Amino acid sequence: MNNSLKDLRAERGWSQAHLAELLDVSRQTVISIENGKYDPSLPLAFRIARVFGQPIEAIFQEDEA
Amino acid sequence: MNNSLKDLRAERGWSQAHLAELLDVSRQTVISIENGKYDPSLPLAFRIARVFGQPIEAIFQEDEA
DNA sequence: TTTAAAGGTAAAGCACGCTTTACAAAGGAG
DNA sequence: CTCCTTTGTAAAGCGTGCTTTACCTTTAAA
Repeated sequence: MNNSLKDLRAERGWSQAHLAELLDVSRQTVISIENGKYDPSLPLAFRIARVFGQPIEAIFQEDEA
Repeated sequence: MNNSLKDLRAERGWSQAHLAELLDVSRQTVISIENGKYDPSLPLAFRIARVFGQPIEAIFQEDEA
């Protein structure tokens, strides 16, 4: 799974720490998701979508075959 | 997280075993998600959405406050 | 030059997502 | 009644999602 978290966050001028607060997760979690270490849980994906005002499918993309 | 998996599956007349095959997961996984034992991973949520031809947000709903 | 903010890595620990195997109960078909 | 399908539970095992703490590097401001 790819995601555009880093871009969306940059567009808004938010730090990783600030985004982590908005999402109610640790800064480590934001770093790990942005850098593709793992995918968020579904509930967290919903919070991310809400924070950025976009559908989940607009932020996360399945790896192409 | 609530989901309408059971209804969507019933509408199509599929067994849990058949849906599990379509999603490439075990039958146990389908049962557990339908019965709310846990939420699917994000990649699996994408496959579920694709199988039913609906956006993730149409199938899964965050618990209301 | 010192300080602070921002991004990153590492490692240990816990809970959850998913697997496999096995067993059980209910309903319909023969 | 017997057989098969469907749904469900239980339990053990593995990898991942997320946490906390600690430390490092780069950049910019005082």
